[in-house]
Amino acid sequence: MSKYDSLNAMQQEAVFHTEGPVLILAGAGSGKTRVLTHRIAYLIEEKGINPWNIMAITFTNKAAQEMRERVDQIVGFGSESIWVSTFHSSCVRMLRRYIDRLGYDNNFTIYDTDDQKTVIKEICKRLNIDTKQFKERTLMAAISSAKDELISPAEYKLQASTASGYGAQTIARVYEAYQKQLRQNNALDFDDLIVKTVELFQSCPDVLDYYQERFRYIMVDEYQDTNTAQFKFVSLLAEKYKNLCVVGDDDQSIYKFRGANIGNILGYEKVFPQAKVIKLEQNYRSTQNILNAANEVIKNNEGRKDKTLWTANEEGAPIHFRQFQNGYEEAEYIAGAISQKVREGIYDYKDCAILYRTNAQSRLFEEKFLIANIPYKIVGGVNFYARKEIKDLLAYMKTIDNAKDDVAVKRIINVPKRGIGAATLGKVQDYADAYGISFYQALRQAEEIPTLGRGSAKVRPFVEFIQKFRSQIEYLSVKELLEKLIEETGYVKELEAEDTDEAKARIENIDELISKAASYEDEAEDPSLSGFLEEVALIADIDSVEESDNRVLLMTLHSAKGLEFPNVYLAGMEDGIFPGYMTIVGDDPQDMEEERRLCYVGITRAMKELTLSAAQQRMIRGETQYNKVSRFIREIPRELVELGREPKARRITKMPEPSSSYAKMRQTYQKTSFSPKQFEVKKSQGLAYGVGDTVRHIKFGTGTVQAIVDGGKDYEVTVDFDKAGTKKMFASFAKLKKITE
DNA sequence: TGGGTGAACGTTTTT
DNA sequence: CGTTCACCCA
Repeated sequence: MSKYDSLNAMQQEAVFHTEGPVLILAGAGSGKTRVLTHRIAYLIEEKGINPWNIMAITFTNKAAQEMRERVDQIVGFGSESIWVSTFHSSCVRMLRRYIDRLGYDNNFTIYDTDDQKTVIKEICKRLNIDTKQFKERTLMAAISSAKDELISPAEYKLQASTASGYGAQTIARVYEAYQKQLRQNNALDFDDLIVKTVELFQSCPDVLDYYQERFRYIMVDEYQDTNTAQFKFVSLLAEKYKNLCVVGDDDQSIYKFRGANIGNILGYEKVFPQAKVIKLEQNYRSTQNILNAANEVIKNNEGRKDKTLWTANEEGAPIHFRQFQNGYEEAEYIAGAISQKVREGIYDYKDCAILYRTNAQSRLFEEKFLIANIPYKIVGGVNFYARKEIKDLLAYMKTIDNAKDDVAVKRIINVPKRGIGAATLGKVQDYADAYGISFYQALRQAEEIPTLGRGSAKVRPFVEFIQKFRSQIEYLSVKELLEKLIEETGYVKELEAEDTDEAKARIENIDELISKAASYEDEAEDPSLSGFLEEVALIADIDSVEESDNRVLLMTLHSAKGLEFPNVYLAGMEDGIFPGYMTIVGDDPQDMEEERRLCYVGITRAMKELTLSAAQQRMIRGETQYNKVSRFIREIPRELVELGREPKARRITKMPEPSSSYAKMRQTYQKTSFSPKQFEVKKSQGLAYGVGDTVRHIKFGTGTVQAIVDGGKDYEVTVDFDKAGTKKMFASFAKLKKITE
C-alpha cells in the first residue's frame, strides 16, 4: 500500500508523468493540490531527485503556505529545500541577489499602488499633463498592461509614434518618465518584479543558467492566471530541462483585467507540442446539484477546453434562490439564516461565506452582522498595510533602509509636523533636480540650497534623526527599531492625545505591526530590515485568513478562488452588478465570458449548500437602481433550484437608528473584523464592567449596563444606550468598554 | 504653513 | 454615498 494508491487513475498519471512538459487541466475541487504534493513526493522518493532542484510556484502567499505545509507533511527528509514560493517573492529573491547587474541597488524598495500613484501624479505635474484628460488610474493601468506584455518604454514610444493616437504618445511619455523616476528612487513596482527578472535572465546568461540548473523540475499552480511576463519567466527557467508542469483550469481564469492571458493555457500544446495533457474531472468537493448548476452555467461559454466535471457525492440540497426588495433585506435574510443554522448546530460560523462581485457590497452585511452579533471577517478592501499609520511608519523604515526612495522621504518629512511645507519641498526638489541627486541627498545639504533660507534649519533635525537611526541599524532588531521610531517620533503619543475611537483603532493597528515585526524575526532565517519591508510589501489580504478563526468570511468572488466552504451565499445576483454594468453595455463577448467564469468560480466554492440572492432595488453611489435578476441565474436549470415559499425573512433585531450612524461608526472605528481575542473571552476571566457601569459600544455609543445574565458559555449583557435604546448582547461579541469618569 | 471647507467624481475585480 | 482634491483664510 503506497501513498499513491489513494489517488484516482488520472491523478496517478499526473503524478507519475514526471519528465517533459505536462499540462494538468484540473477542474474545480478535483484535488490538484494533492496531485502537486504527491508529485513532489514521487520525484524525491521514487525518482531520487534532489529536493533542491524542485520549484513550485503559486500566486498568493496563502496558496504557497498551504502547499508548503502539505509538502512538509508528505515528503519526509529534505522538504525544506524545495523552493515553494509565489511569482512575486521568487522574483524578489532572485533580484535581491543579482539586480545590481541591471544597475539597481540590491536593497531596492517595492512600491504599492499608492506609491505608484504619487509618482505618476508628480510626473503629470512636471510634464504638464492634464490629469482631467488623462486620469492617474488610466495611466497606471496602461503602464501596467504594457509591463504585463513585456513592452518597454522605448518600444511603447515606437508603437505610439506609428499609431496615430495622441493618447498613446502621452502615455508613452509618462511611462518613460515613470520608469526613470523609479530607477532614481531605486524602487520597483509589482509588475517590475517580474519584468526585471526576465530582463535579468535575458541579459545575464550565467544567472539564467544558474537557476536553470537549480530548478530542474518546475510546477506552476493556477496557470490560467499567468500573464505574458510570468509565462516568459517560467519558460526561460524551464528552457533547459523542459520539465515544466502547469496546473490550471481555463474555466477559472478571472484575471484578464490584470493581464492574465488565457491563451497561455489554451495554447500550451502549441508552445510545447510534446506536452502531455491530463484532465482531472472528478470533483471531490461539491454535491451533484451544485456541480450540475456550475456545469450548466459554464457551458454557455464558447472559448474553453471541453470537459465535464462529475462527482460521486450525493445529490444534496437544491440550490436556494431568494429575491428581496432591497439590499438591506437581502443582508438581513442572510444574517438571519446564518444565525439560525449556527443555533441549530448545522454549521459553524467558519463554514459560511458570503461572496459578492464588488467590495462595496460588504458594507450592508457588516452592518447587519454587527447588530446580529455574528462574528465575521471581511477579506479585501483596504489592505492592512495600506492604512495611513502603517504606511507612515513603514515610510520611516524605508527611508532608513533606502534613502533613494523619494516617495517615502516625502511622505514622512512632515509627519509629525516639522513645519516643512510644500514650498520648502519644492525648493529642495529643484535643487535635487539641478544637481542630479536624490531628494534625501539634497536635504542633507540643505544649508547649501540658497533659496531655502531659514527653511534649512527646519530640515536639519529631520536629517539628523534619520542619520542617527541609520547608524544604529546594525545593532537594532526590526522590532526594536520600530519601537524606537514610535517612541522618538511621538507617533503613538500624538494619537493617544487625540483620544478618539479612530485614534485608538490606529494604535491597535500599530501594535499589530509591532507583533508582525516580532514574528517576522522569529520566523525568518536571516532577518533584516529590507527583508521585513519586502515581506510586508508582498502580503495580500487573503493571506491572513486563519482557518482556526470561527467567523463568517465575506469577500469578493476573486478573493474566493481556491477556497471552499460548506455553506455559500452568492449575493447581488443582478444584471448590472453581476454581470457588471460595464460588461453589459460593452460589446466584448470575451468580457461576458470572464464574468461567467467568475460565476462558475463562485458556485464551485460551495460544498453542501448554495444560496443565490438578488435585490430588486439597490443603492449605488447614492442613487437607487432597479436591476433584473442576473442572467446567470437563468442559466441554471429550474429543477435544480428551490425558490422558497416563505415570503419574508424574520427580522433579527429592530434597527431604530438611521443608517447614517453606521457611517459614523465606520469612520471612528476602522477595523473590519472581530479579533479572535474577544471571541475567546472566557467566563472565568470575568467582565471588566458590572451592573450600573457606563460602557461604550462601537456602534451604539455609550449606555448604562442594566443586567448581566450568566448564559453558560457567555454572559448576556443588557445595556440601555443613550441614543440607541436598550439592547441585549453577548459579552464576547459586543466589545463593551467600561468608561471611567 | 496648515487646517478647514466645499465641489467634483467615481466602482469592477488585486499580486 | 464616501472619498479626494483644490482653494481659501488664519
